[in-house]
Amino acid sequence: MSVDLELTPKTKRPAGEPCCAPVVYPDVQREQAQRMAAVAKALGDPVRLTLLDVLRKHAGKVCVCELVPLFELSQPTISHHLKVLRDAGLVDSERRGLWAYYYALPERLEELTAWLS
Amino acid sequence: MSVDLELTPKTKRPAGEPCCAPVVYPDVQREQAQRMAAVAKALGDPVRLTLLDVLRKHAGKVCVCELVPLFELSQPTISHHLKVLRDAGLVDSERRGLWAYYYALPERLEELTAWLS
DNA sequence: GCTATCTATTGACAGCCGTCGATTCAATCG
DNA sequence: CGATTGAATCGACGGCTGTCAATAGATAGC
Repeated sequence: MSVDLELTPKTKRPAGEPCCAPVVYPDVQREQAQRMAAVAKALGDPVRLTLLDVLRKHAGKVCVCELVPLFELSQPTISHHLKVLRDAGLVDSERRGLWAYYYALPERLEELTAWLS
Repeated sequence: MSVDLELTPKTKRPAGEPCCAPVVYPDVQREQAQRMAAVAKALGDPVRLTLLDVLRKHAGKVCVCELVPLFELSQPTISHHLKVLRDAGLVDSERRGLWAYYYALPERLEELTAWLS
């Protein structure tokens, strides 16, 4: 992910001439940016980030009934955030009887993590 | 950042009893989650992520007039995204005459990067 | 079957977000 | 000064987001 940018010295240009040659960001990079931004967006709420933190740290499957009391939020709101995380591919869930157990899917974080590092 | 969660086997509880002891997420971790979520939120748009990518890769200060043509978006929109990145502490800018030069501030990514790794 | 329990879904609502056109502000050139 | 240019701000608009109360589905126990 890199772009050629000419750092030409800037002088006021004589009316009409474009500022600089249009630099194109290739499609591949655009798609990668979209994927990573989607992951970042899912992490862009403290509740979801904390939920994922708990699931990652726990290294097992955690019942929703243990996640809800971590926050002073209604159960539907937690359910909504878990759905956002699942839609982003960051977690998945499994039903056992009445209970739903969530667990982290670490792979989906890799691309963003690599880009950040 | 870690939480004690009892993974007690779930049985339907006999009416009235709470599901599980309320687990508290300490304030320190809450603030950390807020900081990291704010950074993630700023990265949660493909345009902003690409802008930061260009600034990070370029390792110098880049004129706004070179950033605008990277996207098929209006100049005010790019200016808005740059402001979001600056408000999040991810970039800063410097004016030289008519031009504004932006550059990345890598430090602000560190906490989130460490948490992801 | 009936009731209680856990989770997901729905509907509603306020507030935020991404985008643009128009405008403003600052600085440079003539 | 007056005209031009680069960038930021403003105002507006549709769409998305986070939240809750209410409800619905599914399952377990009686």
